[in-house]
Amino acid sequence: MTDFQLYAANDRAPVPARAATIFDVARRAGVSTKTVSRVLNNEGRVAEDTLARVRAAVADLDYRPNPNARSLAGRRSYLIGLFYDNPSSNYMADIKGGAIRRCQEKGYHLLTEPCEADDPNLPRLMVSVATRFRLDGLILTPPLVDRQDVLDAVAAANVPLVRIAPRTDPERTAHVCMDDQAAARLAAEHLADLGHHRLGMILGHPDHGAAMLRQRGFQQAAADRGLTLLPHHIVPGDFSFASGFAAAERLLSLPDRPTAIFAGNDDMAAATVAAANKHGLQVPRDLSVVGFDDSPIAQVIWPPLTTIRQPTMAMAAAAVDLLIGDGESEPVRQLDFELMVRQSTGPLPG
Amino acid sequence: MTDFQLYAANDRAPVPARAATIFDVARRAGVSTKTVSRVLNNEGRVAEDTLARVRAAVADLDYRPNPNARSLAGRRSYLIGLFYDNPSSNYMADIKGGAIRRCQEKGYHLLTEPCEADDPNLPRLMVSVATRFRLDGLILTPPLVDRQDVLDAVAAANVPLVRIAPRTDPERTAHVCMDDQAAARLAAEHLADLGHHRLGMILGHPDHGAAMLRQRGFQQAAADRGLTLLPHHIVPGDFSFASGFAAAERLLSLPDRPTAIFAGNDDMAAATVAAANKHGLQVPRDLSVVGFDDSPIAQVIWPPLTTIRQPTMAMAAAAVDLLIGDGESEPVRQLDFELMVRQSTGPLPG
DNA sequence: TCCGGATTGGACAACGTTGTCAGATGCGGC
DNA sequence: GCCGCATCTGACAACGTTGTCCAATCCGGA
Repeated sequence: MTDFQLYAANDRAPVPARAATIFDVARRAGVSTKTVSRVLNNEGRVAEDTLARVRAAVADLDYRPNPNARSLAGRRSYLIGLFYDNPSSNYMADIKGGAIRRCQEKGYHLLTEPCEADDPNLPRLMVSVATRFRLDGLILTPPLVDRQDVLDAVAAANVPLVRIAPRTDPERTAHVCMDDQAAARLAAEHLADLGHHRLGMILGHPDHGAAMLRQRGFQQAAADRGLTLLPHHIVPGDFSFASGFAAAERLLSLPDRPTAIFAGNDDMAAATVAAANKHGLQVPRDLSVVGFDDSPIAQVIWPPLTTIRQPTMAMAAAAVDLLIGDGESEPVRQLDFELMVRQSTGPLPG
Repeated sequence: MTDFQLYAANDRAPVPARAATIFDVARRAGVSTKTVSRVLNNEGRVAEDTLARVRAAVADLDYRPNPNARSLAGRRSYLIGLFYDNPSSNYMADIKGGAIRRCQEKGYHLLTEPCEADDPNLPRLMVSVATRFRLDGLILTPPLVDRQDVLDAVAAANVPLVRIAPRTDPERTAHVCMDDQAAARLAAEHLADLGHHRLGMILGHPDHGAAMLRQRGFQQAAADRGLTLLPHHIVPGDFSFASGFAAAERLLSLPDRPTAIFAGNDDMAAATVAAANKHGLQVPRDLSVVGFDDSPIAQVIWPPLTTIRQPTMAMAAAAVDLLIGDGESEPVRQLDFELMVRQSTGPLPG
């Protein structure tokens, strides 16, 4: 420990060969390691001047605690796990981005673990990773949020969990959501306002609760406004571009094809625009398209998509907050959506 | 330790309240903890039957070592750091995906850290995270790969590093690359084969070495084939969709506009297609477009992009391999590219 | 002056693994 | 039968932090 090299907190300081430990800080501040620990963890019960001295020593040494030792000794790992099996890379990129950013702000890190949604061993795997790493919490996204066995196992292991998911079932865990149904209603009303009355819809993956809510909202609004929504104008999809393309081709080949289509997400909406291009139809002149999510793809095609902006990054950040905040706040957080009117929708011609 | 609950390795076994430790395994196998450690880390020098006994105990208890304790005590963390500041979420998603997958296969984990490419404190930050977490290695992507101060600091701290980057400078670190120049040449030749002779190009971000190589390759091939590549048909971009859109609008407004455009990446190629749509031009009838990367966006627009397939996921996986393999293999890995001919290119009409 | 309680500080044992180093064992050769 | 050497095994001390628990100090009131 004698070869430890002090270095001042300026930019020209050499990078130390060995990182400072809590002992170095304690020595420099003239206190015990435990007192340093108290300061670091805001345990309170430390006198003003001691506190200042320790803080100064930490700054001088550019000390940061070793996370491994910390989580080995303590109860927390400052690590949050994000398990997912969602094929939409745009959606997941936003989720990860939002979560990572908030974690960084709070001094946490994010462990992202892709997995298989139909793996029967998933509950064991998740609990194993959680206990092994002493994860401070788990974030789940669709479609994992609906696996009962996973929820049971995680609850039994006493690992805090937040689901990013529509509020479909009795609230057995904390979760972050938005009102998918109201959002879909808003989308339908936008089309109605533009004068469209023959609407089509491409559904999302039936395993995702959100898919059903969006369908319900859209149908409600159509009914309220007296619009026709023929059964064969509601076609299945699974949130993927390919499924959307196929569905759109079906709709656009119909003799009585709809003049406006609401797709369950942006990938399928983009596919609808692509299919329209292929069929020689101009968007929005010949066909209006509304998407859902406002994922990056919405603005990376022509025309840019009119879509429901889902605050994905904010939702992920809120999930982190729920996990870190000591459960004192409301365990359900509903965030606002917004209709982004761009150029894929227009008035019904004629 | 008396309340530890044994459980067999079948699916009905209850999830244990406390995870098994190396002591439990040692006790069950009738050996010391050190011997268990030897088996786990393949240190060799363990008798056949002892090995089998330990392996059986590990399996029975579903034992997995605590990663925190492991990296606290040992030299390795089984953790690889990926620092990045790349605005292309598609590219980064592939990088992360490829790296995570390979890490999982090898029992490692990936710590992803977004950062600011122009943060003067970056070298210190990276070294700090690396030493603190005892990272087994670092992966860098453009444009971070070109920061000399970062490379210096990392080298001084003795942290293994792999760059995913074109081979622009003397090989001071291991790296994974592809031949950007040859790939760009291939793209130009494809356009020449289709009969185009008035070509345009949208350049990538000048800070990325790859941008220059792609330009050079494209120009070489054009010269070799005797094609015209007018100076004002080469316009700047920065790899973003927005920059590509602006560049494409400039090119398409020209009275002598090119009949084919090579964009520095897929985002800008997609923007070119979008701009063409906006201008009432049909792709590929009125304009051929070639991209670079074969990122997801290439197949999510209409028409799907002809592009150079860059094996991004494989490159990330190779980077992980280089880091984990004990430096025995060649520290430079060049992977193959491929021209994906889709429907954004076609013969020159007339 | 002394006492009780609140506040602050510190010694020491976890936490679960690997590194070090010495000890035990087995085997072939003389 | 003994020695030397290679092979295998284990006791014990790190690793860097937090938790537990007790000691010291300070304050106001009796």
